[in-house]
Amino acid sequence: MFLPNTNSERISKMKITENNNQLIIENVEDFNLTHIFECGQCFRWNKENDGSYTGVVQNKVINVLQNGTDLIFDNMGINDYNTVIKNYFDMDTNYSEIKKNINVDDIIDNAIRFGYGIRILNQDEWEIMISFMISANNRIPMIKKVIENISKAFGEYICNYRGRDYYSFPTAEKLSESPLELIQECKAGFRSERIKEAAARFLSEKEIIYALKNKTYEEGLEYLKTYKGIGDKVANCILLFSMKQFDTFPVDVWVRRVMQTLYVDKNTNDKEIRKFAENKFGKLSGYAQQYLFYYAREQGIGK
DNA sequence: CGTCAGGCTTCCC
DNA sequence: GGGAAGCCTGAC
Repeated sequence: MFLPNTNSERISKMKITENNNQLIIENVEDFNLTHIFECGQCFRWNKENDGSYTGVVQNKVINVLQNGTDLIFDNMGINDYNTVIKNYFDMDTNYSEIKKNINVDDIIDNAIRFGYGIRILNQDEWEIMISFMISANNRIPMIKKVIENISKAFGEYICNYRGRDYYSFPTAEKLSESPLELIQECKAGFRSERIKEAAARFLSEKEIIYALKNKTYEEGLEYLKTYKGIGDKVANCILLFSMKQFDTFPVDVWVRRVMQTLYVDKNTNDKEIRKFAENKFGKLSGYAQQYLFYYAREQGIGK
């Protein structure tokens, strides 16, 4: 893991208060909820009518509204900042430094300006493993639907918020014990057997998985790909989104399109694209991937 | 060893 | 009937 130094002077501009059962964070920089939730890293956040987002993190339902550079978390206090928010939203990382580090040409500069508020969330390894296995040959609305289905079927009921019931992401125990048919009923399709198998393996190998944070990304890649249902792309996503391996560059269809349009010729394959990008953007190329993915999707580049 | 075509659940166009 | 945030298998 490599990260630029945290700029404590900048962090100190942030002001955290609690009022009327709401957690309020003022003067947050390099932060935009839409950029964060639409850049392809998470599946459990949905937009409310008032522009706020509601999602499930661990066993909590979180609702957050952005007003300029201020964030308002509903039903939360300062204690929740230290136990959940700070880590999940990566609040102690200085994204200005990251942007400087990867900003090597005009193309990535444009992508960074476009998705200026992107942050890489710190998500749970197990949830990310299964979520990205489900993403294989699937569309985003369907991925979200399947994850919702398995959470409702095998997760714990948390609460009702604004008229909707919320459930935690199911444990590996639950999924490994479940009859295959019940997973299939969640519309996981041909991924159902892989999910059940991965759950069983996770139970016996979770210490190995939790240790991948502290190994090289090549080691993590090699290990994760021994799971049925985890190939190059999914493994890279797991490493980037839950294991702080920022020197990865997951290549999906959108990233392939934007790279083949703006950087390399059309017959460059995914592995070559990944190597090219890792070489170009360096140890923080995972962040570059996020800006480029969001840029490509929102602008429809290469489509 | 490496590369590549075809099939795969389900849903939406 | 084609294709989607890909992966697996078998054929060369």
